[in-house]
Amino acid sequence: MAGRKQKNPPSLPDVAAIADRLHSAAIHVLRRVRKQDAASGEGPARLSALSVLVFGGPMTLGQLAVAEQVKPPTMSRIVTGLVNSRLAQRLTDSKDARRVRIRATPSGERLLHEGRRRRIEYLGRHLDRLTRQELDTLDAAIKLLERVLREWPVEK
Amino acid sequence: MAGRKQKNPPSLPDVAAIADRLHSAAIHVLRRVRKQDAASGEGPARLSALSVLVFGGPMTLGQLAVAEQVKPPTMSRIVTGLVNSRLAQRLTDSKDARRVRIRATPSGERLLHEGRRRRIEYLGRHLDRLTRQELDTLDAAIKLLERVLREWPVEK
DNA sequence: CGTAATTGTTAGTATAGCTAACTATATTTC
DNA sequence: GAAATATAGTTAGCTATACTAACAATTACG
Repeated sequence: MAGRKQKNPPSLPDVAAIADRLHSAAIHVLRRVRKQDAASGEGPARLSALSVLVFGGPMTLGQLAVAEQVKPPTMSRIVTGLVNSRLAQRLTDSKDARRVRIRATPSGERLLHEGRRRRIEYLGRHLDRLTRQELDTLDAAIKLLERVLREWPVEK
Repeated sequence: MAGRKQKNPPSLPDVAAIADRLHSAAIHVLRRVRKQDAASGEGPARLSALSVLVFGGPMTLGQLAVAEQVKPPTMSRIVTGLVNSRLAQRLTDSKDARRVRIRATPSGERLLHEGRRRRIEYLGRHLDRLTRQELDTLDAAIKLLERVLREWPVEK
């Protein structure tokens, strides 16, 4: 009985109300998951940057800053933290000595995958109260969000 | 064509994969919206606490800390910030002098509602690329998440 | 070649999280 | 009823994450 047909019915989802509730739901989902991530011993900004490195491959500090929607000085400090924890390395670019390429170390990849597994297990443990049909609805909604996000211009 | 019937089909949403994508979608939605909130001049922790005060009514500092899943010293500082900005007030409890009741000021309510309007408009502007049917699916999925969150024990 | 632009880092500030230690009040126990 | 204990907040001090401004180094360009 998810978003079936219904003539126009009790739901009547106007965009603003949905936007508001989506925002709230996103906040609360992340708040719950956050504590799981703390188990890794690294803060959220570092984990997020590390994730970009692991899934996107090595890249310059500037690219990493853009990916994380953060200013270069902020990313510089995040990277310093990762390097101090031996989770990433700074490499010089042979073509352009101004650039600093950042790469996740094997240890960084391991830590990220473990954290990801923990997080997914935790979140999944709560999602599996949902029926198969409900999961289908959730899956469809996430696909929609992914599409909206893809088309969403990243204004600076 | 959201989460209709389909025998078992291309989607095959296993819980772990959905959990992972939900997490990612939540992160990216909030990252986009974050900049809108910055326009208010107050940080996210203050806005969030203020929101609890406005929608939940006056409450003690401890209750507010629990609601925000934050330790009392942290909430104490957040409240100090709100008070300095004239967005909230500390009131003494007549029954128990240890307690400090916190209340949003009219100015605080105004600021919150304006920010909320901005955020909803912004997010809504991107959501309205979706068809009516897709909005129904999103609405249904958010309802599911709200239910899961309600039943989700708040482990400390 | 000398000036511009680009890329990162350093310095300084603010917010937001924590634990530990403290104050002030209530409650319980003897 | 006084002493011990428990509860509610605050203060102090640490860390992480964000920002802008100012700087250094390097590259690109006129």
